[in-house]
Amino acid sequence: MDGRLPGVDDGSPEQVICHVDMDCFYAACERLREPALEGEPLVVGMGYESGETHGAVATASYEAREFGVESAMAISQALDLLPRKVDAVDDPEIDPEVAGFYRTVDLDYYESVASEVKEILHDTADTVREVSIDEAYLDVTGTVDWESAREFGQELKDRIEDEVGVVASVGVAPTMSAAKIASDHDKPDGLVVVEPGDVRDFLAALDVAEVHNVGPVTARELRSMGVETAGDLADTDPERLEDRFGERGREIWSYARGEDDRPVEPVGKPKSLSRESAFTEATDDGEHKRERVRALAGDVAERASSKDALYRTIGIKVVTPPFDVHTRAKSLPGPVEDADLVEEVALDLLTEFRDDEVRKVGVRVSNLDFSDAQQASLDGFEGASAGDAGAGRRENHSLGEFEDGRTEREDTGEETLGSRGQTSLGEFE
DNA sequence: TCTGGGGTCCTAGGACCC
DNA sequence: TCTGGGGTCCTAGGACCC
Repeated sequence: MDGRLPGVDDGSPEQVICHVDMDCFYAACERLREPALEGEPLVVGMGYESGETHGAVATASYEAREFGVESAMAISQALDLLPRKVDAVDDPEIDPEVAGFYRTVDLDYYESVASEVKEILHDTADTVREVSIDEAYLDVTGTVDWESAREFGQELKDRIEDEVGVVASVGVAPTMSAAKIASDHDKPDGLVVVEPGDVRDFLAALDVAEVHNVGPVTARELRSMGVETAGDLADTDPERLEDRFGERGREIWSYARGEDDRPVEPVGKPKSLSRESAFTEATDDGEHKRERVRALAGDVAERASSKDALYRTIGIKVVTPPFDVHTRAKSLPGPVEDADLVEEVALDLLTEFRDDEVRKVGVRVSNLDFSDAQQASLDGFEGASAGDAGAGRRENHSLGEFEDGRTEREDTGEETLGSRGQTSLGEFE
């Protein structure tokens, strides 16, 4: 009587999953506090400062996209396609009609807007997975059926727009991956409902790159196998895919067929925390590199303490031209909270790249432990300190005393039922 | 025109243990 | 002394996601 689906009693109930995705979220936030930007080509740049030309495009409004500006594009390139309107004033070469506005990413502000949206989402559904600052999944099984799905989606969209002032695209489908694709299908301001029986057909025509977990590398390889669409992928022998891509091969095959049994789960505690930063141009200046690493190490350590996270592994990332990524890491005998140690280990690991040109560096702590935040120094195992620089790979001399001294932590960091989601930043598409 | 920043998961090889 | 196998931990790199 209530439009419920077959399958409810066969042990595999259909889910009703809603994916909410803000349209050009950073740009929408900028327009919220600066309404004059409404309708104008607008580019929000990360690592960009007013008047400068470095950095990358975090979000381009649809008006800016008309000029060819895209996410992740270098700001310098975006400026070629779409000059700044302010520069048109004293540069007669620039046609003000073919110019736009540039703003710098202001994450704190965007997060304040996002939290208003998230409040609505949590008010709407019991189970919410916050994927990023501008995206979330809702499990509305049991409260929404396929007859009411469209109305539900529309009401949610209206509420977000009325109460917060930004526009969301919404997809409703029986799986996470189909819901995600649905929300994207009619952007901006989209609302797409895909009912269980229609999933396979809905997916079939899509480009294979739209399948979840198919990135540029896999897409290229799939095309070389003659697999162009999700439908092609669905019809491919899964054995072949598994040979080629390992476990992921079977996964993308399932997604392409509309099969995806992942439940909507709130995100748990983070598994690592990192900070990285690019130099304006590649440098081989040792002090310059160390200076940056020190700053990043301090930031990371501070962020870890603010989240009551202990860490057992400290690592760095070094990017050398053209774009070679190197990572180095060192694990300690036990979890610590020690900003000086983060810096010490990071600088120690950096010495390997002493003479290299470097365009970007990062610092990371992982093997996080949230079990007992209070006792946080490294008294028990001074021996683990990075003082013994390059020489010591890893000796376990302090392992024994450590095990005794610190009983508590035991679990594997599985940490069920997470507290709040960690905002992962960036809304590059 | 050289690609920004924050994450997750998987794989593969080596060390080490039993 | 030699051979074989199973398992864990660690590091590095790669692919992907937003």
